[in-house]
Amino acid sequence: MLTKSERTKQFILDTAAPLYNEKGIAGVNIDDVLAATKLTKGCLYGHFENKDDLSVQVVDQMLKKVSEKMHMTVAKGKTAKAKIFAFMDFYKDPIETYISGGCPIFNTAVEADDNYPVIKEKIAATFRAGQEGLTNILKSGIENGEFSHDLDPAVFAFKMVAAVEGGIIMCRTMNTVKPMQSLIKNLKAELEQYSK
Amino acid sequence: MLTKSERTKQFILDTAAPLYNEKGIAGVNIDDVLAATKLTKGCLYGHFENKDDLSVQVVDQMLKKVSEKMHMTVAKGKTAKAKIFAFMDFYKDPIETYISGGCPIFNTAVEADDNYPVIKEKIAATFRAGQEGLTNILKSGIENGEFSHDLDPAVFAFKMVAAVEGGIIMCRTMNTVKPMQSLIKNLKAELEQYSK
DNA sequence: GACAAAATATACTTTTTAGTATATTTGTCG
DNA sequence: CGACAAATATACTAAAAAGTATATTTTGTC
Repeated sequence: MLTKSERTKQFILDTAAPLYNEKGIAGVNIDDVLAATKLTKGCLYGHFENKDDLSVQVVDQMLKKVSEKMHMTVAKGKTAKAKIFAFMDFYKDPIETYISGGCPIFNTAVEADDNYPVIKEKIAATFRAGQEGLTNILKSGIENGEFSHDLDPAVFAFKMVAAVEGGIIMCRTMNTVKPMQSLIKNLKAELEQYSK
Repeated sequence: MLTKSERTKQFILDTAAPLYNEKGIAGVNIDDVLAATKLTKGCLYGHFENKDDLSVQVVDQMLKKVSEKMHMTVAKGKTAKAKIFAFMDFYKDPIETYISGGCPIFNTAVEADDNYPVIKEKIAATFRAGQEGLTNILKSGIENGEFSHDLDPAVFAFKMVAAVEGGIIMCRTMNTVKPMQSLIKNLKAELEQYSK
C-alpha cells in the first residue's frame, strides 16, 4: 500500500495534470494548483522542491500515462490492421479528450520546443518510441501478409500520427469533430489500399 | 510615409513576434520585450494599453503575416498541382522556419485553445480560410482535368494541413527534418495518384 | 494509546512582473 | 529657428507570484 505521503503526491500530480494540459507550463501558477487540490503551500513544497520540479514531474507523468493508455488501446487489436485502427480511433473525439485540453504530448511539445530542453527530450523519446511501435506493427503486418510490400511502414506511421495530432489541434480550435472523422476514415481507406 | 509613432509600434510588433512564437503568450513578459526592442516602459505603454493588448496585436499580426506569406507562395504555382505542392514545400524545413519557433498558427492554436477565446476565434478563422482556399484549388484542379473526380478536396486539404503541421511539431521536437521530407514526398505521391 | 516523525497548515518574506506618474527628449511645422 | 506636441526615458508604486520559517496536526509504530 502507498504511504499517505505518496498518495498525496500522486493526488497533486493527478490534479495538476489537466491544469498543465490546458494552461501550459508557463500558464500554471502555484496558486492554481493549490486551489485545485485544496492543499496549502507547506504541503505542496513538502512534496516538490519548487515550481520547476512540480512542472517536470507533472509533464513526465502525463507522458507516461498517455503512452501507457495508448499502448493498452493498441494492444487490444488482434491483427496489425486492428491495432493501427485502434490507434486512429483513440482521439476520434478531439474535443472531449480523456484528459481535458487535448493531447498532452503535442501540447507540451509545442511549449517545450524552445523553452524546456529536458522536457523536450522526454517528448522526443515518446515520439520515437511511438513511431517505432507503430512502424513495427505495420512491418509485422507486411510480414504476415496483411499488407503489401508497397507500404512504407515508417512513412505511414509518421504521416498517420502527424495527421491525427495536427487534426486534433485544428478541430479543437474550430470546435468541430467532423474533419477528424473524415480524416480517420480517409487514413483507414489509405491503409486498406495496401491490404491484400 | 509612416509616422515615427507608427514605425515604432510596428518595430515593437515585429521584434516581439518571434519571442511570442518561441515562448508562448504566457511565457513572454514585458521585460523580455523591452530587452529585445531596447525600448523603455514609457515607450511601450505609449503604444499598447497593457500586456494583453500587446499580446493580441502581436498574435494578430503574426497570423496575418503568415497567411499573407502562404498565400503569396501558393499563388506562384501556375497549375492546381503546383499550388498544392508549393503549400507543402512551405515548411519543408520545419526547424529553420521563416519566423523562429515553428509555425505561429499552430503554436498559438495550442495555447489559445483553452485560454484566449478571442485569439482562438481568430485562429479558427485562419484555419477555415486556409481550408477553403486549398479546397478551392483542388476543386478547380478537378474541374480543369488535372485531378480525377475520385479526389475529395476538403478531406485532402484537411489531411495535408494536419499532417504537415503535425509533422512540423514532431520534427522540431525530435530535431530532425528527415521525416518531414518523406512526408511531403508521400503526400505529393498521394496527390499524383489522382492526377490524370 | 502514547510518542516520535512525518505531513500539513499558517503566516510571513522575497522576488518578479505589471503598470503609472512625471521628466526629458525629439521631431515637426509655423 | 523656436515653440509645442508627440514620443520616449526614468524612477517610482502596485500587484502577483514564488518561496520559507515555524506552528500544528496527523500517521504509523511500539
